Amino acid sequence: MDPQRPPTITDVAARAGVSIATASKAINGRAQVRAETRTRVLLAAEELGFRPNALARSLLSGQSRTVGLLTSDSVGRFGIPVLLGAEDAFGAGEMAVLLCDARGDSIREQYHLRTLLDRRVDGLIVVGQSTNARPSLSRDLPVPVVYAYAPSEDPRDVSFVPDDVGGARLAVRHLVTSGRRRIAHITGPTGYRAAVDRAAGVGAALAEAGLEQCGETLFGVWSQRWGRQAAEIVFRSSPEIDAVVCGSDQIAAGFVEAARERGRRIPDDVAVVGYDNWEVLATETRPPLTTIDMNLEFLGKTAAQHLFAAIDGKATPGVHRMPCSLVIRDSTAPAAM
Amino acid sequence: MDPQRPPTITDVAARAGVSIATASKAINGRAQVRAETRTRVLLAAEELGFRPNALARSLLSGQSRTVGLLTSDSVGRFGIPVLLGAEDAFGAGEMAVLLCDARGDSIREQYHLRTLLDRRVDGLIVVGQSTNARPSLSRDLPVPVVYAYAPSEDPRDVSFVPDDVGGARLAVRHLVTSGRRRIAHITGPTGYRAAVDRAAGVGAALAEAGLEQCGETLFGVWSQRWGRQAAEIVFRSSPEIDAVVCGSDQIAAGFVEAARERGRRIPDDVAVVGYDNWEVLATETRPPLTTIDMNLEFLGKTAAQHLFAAIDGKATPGVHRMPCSLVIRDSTAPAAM
DNA sequence: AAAACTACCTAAAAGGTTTTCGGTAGCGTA
DNA sequence: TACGCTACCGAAAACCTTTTAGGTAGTTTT
Repeated sequence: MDPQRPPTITDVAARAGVSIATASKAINGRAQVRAETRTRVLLAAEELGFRPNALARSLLSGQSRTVGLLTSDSVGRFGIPVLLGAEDAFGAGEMAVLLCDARGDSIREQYHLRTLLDRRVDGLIVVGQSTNARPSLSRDLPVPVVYAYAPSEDPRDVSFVPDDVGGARLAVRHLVTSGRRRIAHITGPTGYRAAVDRAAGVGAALAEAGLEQCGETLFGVWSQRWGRQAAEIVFRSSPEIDAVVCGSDQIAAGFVEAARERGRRIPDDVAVVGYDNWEVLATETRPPLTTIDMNLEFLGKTAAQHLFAAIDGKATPGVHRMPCSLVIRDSTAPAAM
Repeated sequence: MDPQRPPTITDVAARAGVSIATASKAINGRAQVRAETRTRVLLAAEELGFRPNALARSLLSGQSRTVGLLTSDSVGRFGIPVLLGAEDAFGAGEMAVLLCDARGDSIREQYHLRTLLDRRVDGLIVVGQSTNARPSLSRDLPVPVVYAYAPSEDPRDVSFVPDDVGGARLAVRHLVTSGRRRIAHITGPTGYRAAVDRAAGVGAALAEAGLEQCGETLFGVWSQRWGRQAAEIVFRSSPEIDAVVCGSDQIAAGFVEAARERGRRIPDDVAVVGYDNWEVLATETRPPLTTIDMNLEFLGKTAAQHLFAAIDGKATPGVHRMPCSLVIRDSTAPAAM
């Protein structure tokens, strides 16, 4: 018995003086083993520090207890929490996570997909980096696939995305409840589904409240700089505004900064709601930002749990929109009545 | 032949009318196969969409072509780039990465370590979330381990950390070269090795330049708020300063903001250097921050490549300090002469 | 014509585990 | 005593691949 080589069940069986089959049954809690024999085997296993070879086990069972986590785009700010949530859910279920980053290259994605299948993963979770729909991984894969954050273009696939329409609605309702009436909206590029959805949510919630939006939605980029520029535009064209919904915390941070410099008090004169709950920005602006949290970690966790279900044959196709939540900070204290 | 079940080499051999052994050799480019036979096998494999089962292969070879990536602390801002760099290096080498997040719990870390070993990973990379040394994973593991970002307490282990002393030195040298002479230093908590190292680097570089540090190093926390507070302290106690090295971009952002509000022009009156090159902060402050980049992605990649070497038996124990680099932006334009 | 070679191919073992099925021993019953 | 029953244990197959050692046919050498 080479001390280097990890002990196998054969070693355990030999030490306990039983056959391999009996050792296996004893270790795995199967019946048909006398109590005395079982303890003898367990003792031998303990002494040898035996741990079953997961490879051999997987080969036999056909189940690798592993899932592939394929990040289609270089995993960025939004991908991380999703990934963590998924890892969390899998870790609890004794699954391991095989991580692959395709870096936005679909060739590389196909390559990784192959190697993951070669390793006989039990399922796949694909996390994108924007909420724009992405091409479906070729259908008729031998394992279930769940898309997180970026949905699949194919509605027969299973996707989990944040409910950005609902999130923006939350922001507007909060402002309306706080007594705001003249609300503007500044957001990112029209090329982003997130920007479009949030704008739609703002519009819908305003309509529900019987209010007109203050000016057209200002589409720009996802930067603090744009937030500042947009603030200038808004204050010039709609000086009467008393609140603004921003499509991201970065934009909100820029807006707040510009507003301060123009002497507009926040929240007294203008209330501001951000989006993303990106702590470093949202808590460090002055005042700290009320914002929308997409609960990405929960989204990832849910997607992972759904993948479990799918592996067990219980899939629910379609795009599942996960609720966002409102995080209230100082930037939206109620308007003085 | 069940159409569901993926084809095995047996299926390929049968279709090509050869033995399993021959099929294997043909597919793997071994000699001892007639050209005509080889193409026949390859064709059969192609038609069947055969892909070798990585599990069976690993079981036989004892090499799983997989490494475990163990994030001791919930993988945060600094862990991510390291992780990406590592994933990049491994992906290129046809290795797969098994991701485990211990969430700062050493019990969970041990648990994950076990399951990774059960899966017969070829090596382990442990990435921490601060540069403070962490306990070594019990020695005499059957596979090599490399620590990234957070070094192991045991000097016989292999660790890769950013050279924070050198990084801070870079910052000071740049300021001195730009004509600054009265330099202060603001940083994070003394409990962080990073803060202490950077302070040491600042001190050393000042000494080398024959300068006195302007006031004692101000240790605080890693926040923007502290940057603002520290600015007040510095301007009160050392109003003559013409430059400040900040221990993080967050602190620098706070400092810049407070300085602006006090009417101190940056860089004209005071030059500011941050640390981390955290893009969202460094490029969005006004002016954008000169800062130190720890090249974490490169660090991760290097650690991974070293792990390769270690797997091949070529390890170089000790703590490897990876050089940082200076990223020059507007916050340190040369002082007017 | 027999021996030695070469080129190509295959049977079988190995890797570690789980499961199925058959076997043995002891006991109670007729 | 002979039979059936229960409780326990073990041999062998299965998972899929690679490698080793050996075998066959055809060709060259002596």
